Parts: sequence; C-alpha cells; structure tokens
Amino acid sequence: MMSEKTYTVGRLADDTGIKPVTIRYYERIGLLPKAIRSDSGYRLYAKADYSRLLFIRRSRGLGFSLDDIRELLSLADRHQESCAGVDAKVEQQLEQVRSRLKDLRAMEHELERLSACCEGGVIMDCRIIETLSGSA
Amino acid sequence: MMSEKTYTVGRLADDTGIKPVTIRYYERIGLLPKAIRSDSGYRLYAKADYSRLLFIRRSRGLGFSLDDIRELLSLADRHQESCAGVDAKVEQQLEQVRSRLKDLRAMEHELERLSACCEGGVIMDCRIIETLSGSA
DNA sequence: AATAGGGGTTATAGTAACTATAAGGTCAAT
DNA sequence: ATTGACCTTATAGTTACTATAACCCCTATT
Repeated sequence: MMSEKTYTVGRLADDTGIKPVTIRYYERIGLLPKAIRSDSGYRLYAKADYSRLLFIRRSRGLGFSLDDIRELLSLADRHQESCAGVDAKVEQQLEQVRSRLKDLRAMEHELERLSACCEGGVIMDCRIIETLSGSA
Repeated sequence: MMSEKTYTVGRLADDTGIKPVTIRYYERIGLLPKAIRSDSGYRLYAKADYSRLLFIRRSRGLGFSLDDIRELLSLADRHQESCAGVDAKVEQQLEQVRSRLKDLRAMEHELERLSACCEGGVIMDCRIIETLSGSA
C-alpha cells in the first residue's frame, strides 16, 4: 500500500521531530546505519529508520545518553535474550534522574531562600551577594 | 596576624575545593583576574582571590552558568547600585531550575512506569522495548 | 652534590550532544 | 533559465571542564 523506500532526510526530520543535522550526526557516530543514497547522493530512508529514530527520540526524552541508547538498541535487537539488561538500564537511569532531582531540589530551595531575602536595596546591603560571598 | 599574599594554586585549591586546573581555567577565561607570579613563575593568591573563588563555587552550586557568574561578580562590585539586577538573576535561575525539575519529574514518572512493567521475560516480549519502539 | 617526591608551568586534545557556518550541488516550479 | 527550498560536505563553536604530555621548581634526604 505504501511506497517502499522514500523518506528524504528532511521528511524523516519532519516525521520524527529530529532535525536533519542531528540525523546526519547520528549516522556519523554510528547510532543510525549509513543511509543508502539516491543517484544524486541524497540519503534515503525506510520505515525501519523511522522506527529507530523514534526509539532514539523516546530514549533521549527519558534522559538516556547516546551511549546508553546505543546499548539499548543493540539489546533490543537480540529478541531471544533476557530483558534483564534493559531493565537494569532503566533502573540505573532512574537512579540518575533521582539523584539529579535531589540536587535540583536543593538548588530550588536555596534559590527560594535567597530570593526571599532580597529587600530591594543597594548592592552593598544585598543579602544575596552577602550570602554568595559569605563565609558560612 | 596572617601573612599577606601567599596562597599557591594548590593551596587555594585545597581551601576552596576547586582544582588547580579549574582555577587556571577560570583565569584563562577571565573569571578570575590574572594572578601575580612568584620569581619562578608560580601563581600567587591573596584573600580576595579566595573570596572570589568561593563566590564562584557557591554560585555554581546553585546552577548558575559561568557567564551568569561573570555578571553576578560584576554586579557585586558595584556597591552603590540597586540590587535589582542580582535579584532578577536569582529569579531567572529559579525559573530555569524549576523548568528542569519539571522535565526530570516527568522522566522519573515515565521511568517508574517502564520499570514496573518489566516482567523479566525475553526481549521479544519486553514491554519496555515495546514502549520505546511503539507508535503511541 | 645528586636525586626523588610533590609541587608548579604550558599547550593541546578530548568530552556530550549538538548548533552554526560556509560553500556548494539538486530538484521542482515558474 | 532562474528562483527557492532542499540536499551535500567539512569545519568550528558551544559548556565546563578533564586528560595528557613535556617540562620546570622546591624541599628534603642520601
């Protein structure tokens, strides 16, 4: 029903929300296979590439690094193996996200505290500057 | 009571928790003034440098970029001006931290959901991989 | 005096995940 | 034939460092 192999890079970009430069970058670092080329040298993509890119985009959305994603993709291809590795990666990513959350929450609180203590005076009397400079 | 001008870069590093390489880097990009040198070419630091470095470290801890810190430092030096600029920077940083928090919380939830749906089978049946690949 | 260690100095390249720029080739439509 | 929107490549820039190499200095011990 659908034609076989006819996404150009820009079309793929529109469909996946990943920019052409980024797609080419992914190819260069081996995250995407080398695209086949048209007679004039344009990259041509098929459904499989589209799926792979979506996989990458979703994983990026969960904060996985490109290296993590490389591993996830290679795991995903081994249909018959246990998915323990995948699960472990997710768990590990969750750890990382939580640790980052902890840091950011601390920053948020400290910034709130700072913001609250500004009374609109002059730098010399500014409690914010004082806090940042201070010896506490 | 204390001697006047005698921190070496390593000493300053120990006192501030910022590594020598990083201190030199800060000097190179103009975040710290060029250190005066000993006869043999060693950098020598005074109390003021120590304070400035602490200021930088605290600000980094709040997530400010080095460019932000550059501005904060230059604001901090203008004692007689209004501290509105400082307050604005803090506010803006708070915004950024909160936006990042929002993203990370979303990631956390999604990762939790994923992690929960793994039932320890084989990749082919893995709901995690399915979700990452899926067209939803 | 020679040497060993633990400093210090520089310059250069690498990291992550892109983004920006330049300089050019292709394609479809007017 | 030319316009405009696309494609191609290579190269450099971004952030805040880290790593490496190759060398110099200072102090203390043999």
